Amino acid sequence: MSKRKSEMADKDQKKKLKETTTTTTTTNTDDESTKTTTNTTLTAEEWIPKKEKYSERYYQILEKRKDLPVWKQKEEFIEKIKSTQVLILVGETGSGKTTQIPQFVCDAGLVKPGTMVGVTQPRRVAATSVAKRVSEEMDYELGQEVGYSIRFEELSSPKTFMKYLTDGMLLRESMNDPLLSKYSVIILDEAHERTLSTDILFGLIKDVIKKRKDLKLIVMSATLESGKFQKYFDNAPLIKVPGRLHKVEIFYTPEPERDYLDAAIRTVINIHEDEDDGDILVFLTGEEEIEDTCAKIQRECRNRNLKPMKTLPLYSSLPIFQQSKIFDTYKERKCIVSTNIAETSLTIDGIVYVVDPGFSKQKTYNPRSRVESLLVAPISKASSNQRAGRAGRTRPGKCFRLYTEAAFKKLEPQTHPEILRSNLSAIILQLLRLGVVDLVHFDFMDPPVPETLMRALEVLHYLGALDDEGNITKVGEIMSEFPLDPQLSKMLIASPEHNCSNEMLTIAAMLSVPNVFVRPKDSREDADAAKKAFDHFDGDHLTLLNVYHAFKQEKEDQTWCYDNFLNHRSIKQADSVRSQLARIMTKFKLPLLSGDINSRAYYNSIKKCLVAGFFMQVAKCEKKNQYFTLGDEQSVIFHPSTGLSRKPEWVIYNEFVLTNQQYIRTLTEVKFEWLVEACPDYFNQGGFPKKSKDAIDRSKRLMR
DNA sequence: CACAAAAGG
Repeated sequence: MSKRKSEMADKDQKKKLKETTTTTTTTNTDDESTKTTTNTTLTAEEWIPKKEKYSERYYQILEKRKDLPVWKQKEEFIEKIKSTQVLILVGETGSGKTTQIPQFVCDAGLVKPGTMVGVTQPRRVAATSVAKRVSEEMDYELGQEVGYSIRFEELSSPKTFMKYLTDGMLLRESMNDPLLSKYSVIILDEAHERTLSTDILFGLIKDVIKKRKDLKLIVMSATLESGKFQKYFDNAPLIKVPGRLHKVEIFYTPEPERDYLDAAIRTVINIHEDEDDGDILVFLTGEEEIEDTCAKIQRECRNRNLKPMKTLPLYSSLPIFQQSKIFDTYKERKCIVSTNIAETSLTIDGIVYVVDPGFSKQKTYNPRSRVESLLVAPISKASSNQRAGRAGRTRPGKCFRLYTEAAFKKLEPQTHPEILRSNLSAIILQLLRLGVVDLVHFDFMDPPVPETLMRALEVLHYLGALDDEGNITKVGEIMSEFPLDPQLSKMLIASPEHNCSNEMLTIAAMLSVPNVFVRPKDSREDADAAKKAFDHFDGDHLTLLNVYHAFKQEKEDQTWCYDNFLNHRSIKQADSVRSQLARIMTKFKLPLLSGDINSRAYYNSIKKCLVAGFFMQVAKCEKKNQYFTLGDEQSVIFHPSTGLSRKPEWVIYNEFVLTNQQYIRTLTEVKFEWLVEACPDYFNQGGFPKKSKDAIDRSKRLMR
């Protein structure tokens, strides 16, 4: 343990350096109404002012900007956007569309005084970093004329006329401002990624532009789906912008590979032996696979007496200081072994060779069993090309596909959009709150199967967010304000009645961040022992509460987290989420209460309150280790990560996990009486949920 | 007795 501590000191330093340079968090207030939405006293020129004198840097950057491919089409773009309400713009990587198009929109005089051009991004880092870049290009101070808005962080001012924001944030904004009246122009960037939020925005904005003829929409994406976008937006005109990538030579295997890991290692070694200098990027599916492969590549290099090579793992749960190592320069050749994170979220310059086995982990949702699961599946053509493109950012490169050309041709053209692979209960609640009653006729670009919608409505109905006619209730309206799954928001709304809102806030926050428990491969036993110290007799939800309390007691100390095998980043994130949730509670006059921790009722109230949200996720003990879930009668066992050492008759679970076995994870013991009390409508006399056929009939009624 | 990809609010 002492070795871990000393190692940490250095890492701590690095990390702190990073953090001080990147976090300038201002708290998002929920009503950001400081901005006057219409300002008729200004002219368009005054609203987007030209400076009398620009800095030298401005002119330097301007010269570089003019080299971007998109600049050749500036006039064409301005002419087209002036003559149409919707425009589709396709541009490959390196075209400059994300930074330049919003500026062209301003130059065209399309941003009315007092309004903004809003540009959505699927990721927070993109929204903030592009906003920063563009503010420099325009010679403004970030947060004044050019700003951004992401969860927990809004940087804008009354002067802001250009705002970069996450697609989820624009969706949130639309709940208070369904006509998006703050914007004259909306740009949906990276539309080909088809995130859940972007897909919903498609449908909403398609409707808004009918009501607001003064609003312009630009959909920007990579090439493949442009025809589909055009068609969806009533044959909107299209502009194509070439990208600026170096040529990437593609190689296929002549025969299918039996073991893609083995093949990947072999390919890396071959590149290292035979090819010129240049870094390698290998795409694998998950953390464990990546760590294993890194070790194997190292071993192979030593065994064969090859020149040393720096192998670097990359995945999202990797601590930031380790992630940032991929950007360092080394004497040796770099070999980065990464998940999909390097496909879209992170760009690494200097990659010359890409090794692509053709798989990734993908979420699937089965509405029949209501189970979301992660499965290793073949990637799409679009993904495959995106991966190959990673080899050509700085100079011509090579991509080794570990599958045959025939197999490539058979790949799906696109990854299924997220909306077809997700549980939609939270997003459906948002739509209902927005007044979209007729879900069946909502203009989805790719409509989810009706059963997914029915499942969502069913859950919302049992939780009391919808009445029997399918109208949103008062409770449902409040639930929709929380950035949480409906089960969690229901639990929070119920918490003042149980006198435990503070505790439930903590539990809800801890459940909505990545796992706080760390279990490194080489010290699993120590990690398990450390976790035991936090275990609560009644179950894992209460263990999470213990962890949070200890974290606060230890003054959020990083070293303490490290020594106790806790993910500091995760708990910090939970802490931010918790404050955000607390603000929403206060906004709706839900009091923040705590019971007496020494009273006997204390933990029972918390458990009763958990049931108020999770009565549909209950398992009953059948024999010894065998449990079955109420509702769909699945045979399940406790996930080994549970700290619940007893086998109580009834438990609620946070997740159903389908891997080699059917597990339930994050468990807490409850009493049967509480279940019926929480939702008499859901359980019949015998203590069983009403037959699912009834439930389906009811959902059908709700859907019409 | 074993696992979580990525991202968003």
